[in-house]
Amino acid sequence: MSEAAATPPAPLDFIREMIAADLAAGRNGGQVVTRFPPEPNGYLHIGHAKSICLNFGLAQEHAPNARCHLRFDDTNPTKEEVEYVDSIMADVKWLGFDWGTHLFYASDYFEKLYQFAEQLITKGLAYVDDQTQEEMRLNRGTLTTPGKRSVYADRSVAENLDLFRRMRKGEFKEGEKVLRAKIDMASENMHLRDPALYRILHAHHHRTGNAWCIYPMYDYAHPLSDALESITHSLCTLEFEIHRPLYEWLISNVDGLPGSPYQREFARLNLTYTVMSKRKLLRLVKEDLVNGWDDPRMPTISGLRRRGITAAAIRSFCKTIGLTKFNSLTEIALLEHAIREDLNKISHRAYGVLRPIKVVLTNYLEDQVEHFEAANHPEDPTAGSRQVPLCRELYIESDDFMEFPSDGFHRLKPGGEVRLKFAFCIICQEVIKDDAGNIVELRCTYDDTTRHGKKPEGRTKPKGIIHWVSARHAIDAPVRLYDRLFTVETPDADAGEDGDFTQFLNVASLEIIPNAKLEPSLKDAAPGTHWQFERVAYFYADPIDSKPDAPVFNRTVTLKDGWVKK
RNA sequence: UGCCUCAUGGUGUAAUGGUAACACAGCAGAUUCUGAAUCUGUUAUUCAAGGUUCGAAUCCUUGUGAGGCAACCA
Repeated sequence: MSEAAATPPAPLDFIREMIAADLAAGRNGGQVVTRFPPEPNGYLHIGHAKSICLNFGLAQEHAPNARCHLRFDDTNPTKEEVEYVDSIMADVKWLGFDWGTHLFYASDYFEKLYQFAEQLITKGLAYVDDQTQEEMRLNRGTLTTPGKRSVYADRSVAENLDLFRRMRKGEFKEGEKVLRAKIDMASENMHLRDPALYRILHAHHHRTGNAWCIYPMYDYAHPLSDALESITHSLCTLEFEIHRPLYEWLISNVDGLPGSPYQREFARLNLTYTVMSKRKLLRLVKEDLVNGWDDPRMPTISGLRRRGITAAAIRSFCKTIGLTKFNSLTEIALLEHAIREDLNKISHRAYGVLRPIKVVLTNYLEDQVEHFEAANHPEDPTAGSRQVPLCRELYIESDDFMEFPSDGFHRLKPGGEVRLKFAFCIICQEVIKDDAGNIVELRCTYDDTTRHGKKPEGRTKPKGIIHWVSARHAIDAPVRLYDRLFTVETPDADAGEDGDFTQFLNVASLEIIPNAKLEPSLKDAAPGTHWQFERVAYFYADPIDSKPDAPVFNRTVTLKDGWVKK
C-alpha cells in the first residue's frame, strides 16, 4: 500500500477548500495564480512568512497548473526604498521559495492604470475633486451618518478628462486635486464613499524616477494589478475585508482586464512577547533600541535568520499555526518547538561552558593530556565524532555545582560524584574559596575505572552527567545570549492607545558573555553553522561578526529544561 | 452610536447535522554517557440563553465578548 493511501489527507483550511471548489467547478481553466504583494517600505517579518508560505505554498501544491508572483506594491514613493526591495527578495528566497520569472512591480502598470482611470472617467464613474483634505473628511460623514457628495462631482466627462490629464502633466500642486471614484456617499462602508483613486505627489519614485507626479492609491492599484497578472486568488489579511466591495467594484467596472480575481482574507499572525507592526519595528530600529533590522531579537526574517532559526523551522511553524479568520495570539512556545525540532536534527554537538568554575583533578598527572572520542550527533552515527582533549584542569558550568544542593539535584556537590560526559566520573573532594567566600576552584579526584561509560566499581552509577572543557585547550569566544524582546505577552495591547510599547522592553534581552570557554574544535566553526552546546542551548556561528578562527556565537534557543528545582 | 467579521482545553487548530480530536504547553512514568531527544500515560475544551431536529460545536434568534472600518498609507 502506498504511503498516500495509508495516511489520511491533511484537513484543508477554508482558503484551500475554496480553491478546491473553484478547481472542481472548472473555474480559471484549472489554474491557481497567487501573489505575495509587499510594499517595499520595511523588512519582512514572521507574519509575512505566514503569507509567503500560504501563497507560494499554494503554487507548489497545485503545480504545474499554478504559480505565485512576487509583486512589489510600490504606489507610495515617499515611503519606499530599494534597500527594502532587495531585502524582501533575499528573504523570500531564503525561506525557500521561488517566483521564477514572475517578478512584478505595481509601478510597471502605471501607464495601464492611468488608462483605466480615463476609462472610468469616460464612463462617468470617476471625477476630479478640488476639495481640500479637510473638506473631504468633513463631507465623508461618520460611521453613523451619511456623507455629502462633493460640489465638484458633477463636472462633465470632458472637464474631468482635461483636469486629470493636467494632473498628470504636473500643472497642480500636491493636495490641490484628487481623482475619486463615484460610488455612494451614503454607503455603510466608508471605503465606498467616493474613495480616492489618484493623488498628486511630486516625489521621486525608486523605479519610475520623475516620470509621474500622480500616483494610484492601494485600493485602486491592487485589484487592477491582480487582474493584469491574471491572479486567480488574491489573499490578504483581515483588515482588508472591508475593502473587498471596492476591490470587486473595480474589477467589474473596468473593461479590458485579462483576469477576474477575487479577494479573500485570513487572520494575521500575532505572537506573544513581540510586536509585529512595521511601524513599531521601524521605531525599534530608528531609535537604536535594537541593533538594526537583523538584530537577532527582532521578529524580522533577517533577525530570525541571524539568530540561527532555520527556514525549515519557520515553514514548519507556519504549517502548525493553520489558517483561519480568528484573531489569535500564538504562544512563542509553538515557534520554539519548531525551531528545536529542526535544530535537533541538523546541529552537531559540542561542549561550551558559559559560566565556568575551575575543576582540578588532583590525582591526574600534571603534564598528561588525553583525548576522548565524542559523538557529533547522538541520533545520527553518520555525523561522525571528534577527539576532545582533557587535562588536569577543567572548566565546568557553575550551574552544575551546588555547595548546598537542593532536593533532586544530581550534578556535582561536595563529596558527590558525577560523570564527565564521554570521559570518566569525578568526585568533589574540596571546595576552595577566596577571602570573600567566592568559590574559585573545585578539587576533585577522577576514577580511572569509569571510562567509556562504565559504572564505578561497587557503587551505583551517578545520575549526573555534565559537560566540561579542558582549561589548557579551551578557546575563548564571545557568546550572545538572546531572550525575548519584551517582558509582557502583548506589549501593544498593554501599552494601550496612547501608551508606549517600549516601556515593556526586556532589559535582559541580550547578555553578552565575552569569554565563554569552548572546546577547541569550535575554533573552526564556520560562520552560519548551527551547533548544540550540549546541555545548554542551540547556537549559531554569527555569519557577520565571526572571523576566521574567531567565531562569535548567538544563542538561538535554549534546550528544554526538565529539571525543576524543588 | 452604524456596519462588517470572528468566538472549540492554558495556546494554536480539526471535526462540513451523527462518539469533540490533534499539536504545543503542563503533569507523571520509562529510557538515556545531554535533567535534551525518544517512548508511554495523563490533566483540561464547544462564549451564554432560547429555538429547529431523533440528534447541534455545526442551522436559526437574541445577547455577550473580541477585532476591523470614517489617509490624498498599504
